[in-house]
Amino acid sequence: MVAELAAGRRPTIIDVAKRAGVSKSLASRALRGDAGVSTSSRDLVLDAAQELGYRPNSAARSLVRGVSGLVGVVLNQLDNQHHTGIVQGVQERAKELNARVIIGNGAQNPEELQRQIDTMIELRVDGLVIVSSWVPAQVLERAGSEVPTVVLTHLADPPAEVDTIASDDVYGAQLAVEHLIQAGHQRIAYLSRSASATSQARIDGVVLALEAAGLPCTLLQVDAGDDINLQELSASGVDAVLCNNDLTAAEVIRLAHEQQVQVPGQLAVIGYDNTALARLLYPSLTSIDQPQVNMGRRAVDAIAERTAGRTEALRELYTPQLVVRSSTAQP
Amino acid sequence: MVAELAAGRRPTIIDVAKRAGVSKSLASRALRGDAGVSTSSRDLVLDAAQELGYRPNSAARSLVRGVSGLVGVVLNQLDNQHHTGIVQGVQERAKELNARVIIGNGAQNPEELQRQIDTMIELRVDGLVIVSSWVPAQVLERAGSEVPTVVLTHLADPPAEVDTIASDDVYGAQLAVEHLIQAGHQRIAYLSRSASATSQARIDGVVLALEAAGLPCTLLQVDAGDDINLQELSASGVDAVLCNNDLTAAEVIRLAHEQQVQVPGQLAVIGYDNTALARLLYPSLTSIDQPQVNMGRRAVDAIAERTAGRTEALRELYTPQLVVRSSTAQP
DNA sequence: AGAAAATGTGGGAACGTTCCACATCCGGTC
DNA sequence: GACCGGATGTGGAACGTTCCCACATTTTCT
Repeated sequence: MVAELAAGRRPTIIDVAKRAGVSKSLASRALRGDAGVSTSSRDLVLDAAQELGYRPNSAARSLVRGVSGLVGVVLNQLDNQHHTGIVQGVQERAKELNARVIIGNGAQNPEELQRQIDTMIELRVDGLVIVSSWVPAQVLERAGSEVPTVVLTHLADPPAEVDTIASDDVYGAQLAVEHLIQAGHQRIAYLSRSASATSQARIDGVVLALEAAGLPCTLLQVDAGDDINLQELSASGVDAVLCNNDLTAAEVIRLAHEQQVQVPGQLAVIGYDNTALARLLYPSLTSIDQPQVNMGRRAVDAIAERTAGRTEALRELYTPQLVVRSSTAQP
Repeated sequence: MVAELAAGRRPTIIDVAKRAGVSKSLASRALRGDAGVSTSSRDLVLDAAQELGYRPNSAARSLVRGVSGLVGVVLNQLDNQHHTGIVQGVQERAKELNARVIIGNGAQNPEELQRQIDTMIELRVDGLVIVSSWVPAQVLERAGSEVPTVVLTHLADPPAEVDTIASDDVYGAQLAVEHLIQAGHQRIAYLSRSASATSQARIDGVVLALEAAGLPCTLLQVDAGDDINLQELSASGVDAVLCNNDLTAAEVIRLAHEQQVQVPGQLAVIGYDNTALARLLYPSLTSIDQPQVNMGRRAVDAIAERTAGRTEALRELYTPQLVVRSSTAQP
């Protein structure tokens, strides 16, 4: 008896059933709102649960049901606003389908990223959404073979086991470059702080667009800590720069102020992802928009379809759009 | 037999044990690296697990062990860089203590915030970290009475059931105002885009510091969508503005550019939280730094202490620091 | 040599829930 | 009055793991 009341013991559905004077089966049905329970018993059970502060135990439920009702999202980094839009879409759609969303943060660290994926799979999430292009193909294969998995970034060669939903990074970069060319820019640089499949696709787009226009191309890969001299860059003839994301572009804009380079007069700047940051900067940032929220929503649908039996891989590609602001002159 | 091999059936520890030719008990011990297993059996089990692609089932483990090895973090919003530092600290310390971290995103929506807290509790996390001041006291009480809970924002009147780890917002605001006064500013405004316990504490600090200096005080509460006219503000005599966070300050700096107000010459600007944004802006932003990573780490310790038996509530207050950059003139 | 201790292994209960098969009761129909 | 069917309720098995205890075998100590 004493042990029964020991501190720390959480009430179970059996405690609720006892207090309500019904069987645990009936309590279970009443708590979940199943049909086939008389209103009087239902009220009895609900009251008892309320009084005891009962909380269903997800572990037990998941164990017997075989599904957890969870969608796991693993992010490369938490404070990337691009990711935020995706998570919002995932949460919206998951809510509509009555699922819950938990997030794992890879902290820009491939090892941690894998740990997070493992955690999600061990928690038996019903679907996994991965927003990172840093996950080794082998890890994706294994994940995809164990649970419906959707990757939301550009992958050079996605494994057959996973679905992919991305926006066309090659085309997006082309859009940006064409906009710059139309505005009269001749010498366009691509600037990146890191190498990834995503960044590579954007480089491909830049090269494609510049070649089509018969213009030369400058690629700058700058290491994370290194300084950038915009005066020098500008003196070398570069009059526009496309950055791998808005964050890098923000840095360029700050440096332009510090180094007295006029944006967009002397140097036009374009970001990528069209995050909240783009509107926050001065001059505000021209950027490439991806339908992040919608991509997040579709990811949940893709999981639901897989669960319902689809076996062939989904390859969905969205068309990005140019959003012109003040960091590039109007054509 | 057919059912045994049906698609979708995940290998269990019993499958592993059978293949290794040992009992499930021994397999369990081998897989967890327990002592008391001969090296030969261990290798047999590990190989079998590898071949089958075995993954432990967290639900089953959590059910029988009574602990989940999970720390849940519930955030107000995902893309707040202040939060990011805290999560980093939580993850670091959790890893050291061999726990895993899952994140729930409240999406700035009180209802969603509560859903996330419920989800975490039902998942039977071993501890809950809440980074939001928008959670009703009653919800905090219930959460705290069910699982060790730490709140990482300023609360006007924290319930006895939860631990709190915060930085001294009153003092932080005082620091900022004193810095402005020393730099010769006379008419200082506090600008906020939203009302919260955190913001209120900062207002208290502003009022305190201005009263001590015998200076008048201007409080501006601006609704989310509303425009701000800095020319007007400046014309009215205000020569410095303290914002409720770096994001609001970023907006002020952009408006200052647009409305041709000199920062800091005509208007000094101070942010709060010292996020990555502060360094990214031009002029770079003077801000108030909180030891976010360390606060995150301490939150996990607080949970561990509670689990180990501490019953009195923890009330930890950190001293914030002023980080001077270019948006305020040097005194 | 025999007892004691250490080592390795297996069996079964338990965790909290869902779900299936089955019991009971009630009113209505032939 | 015998039978049927729907509504309401019950008991027990199952999910995959851990842990306690018992047992068998080997090693160590006196």
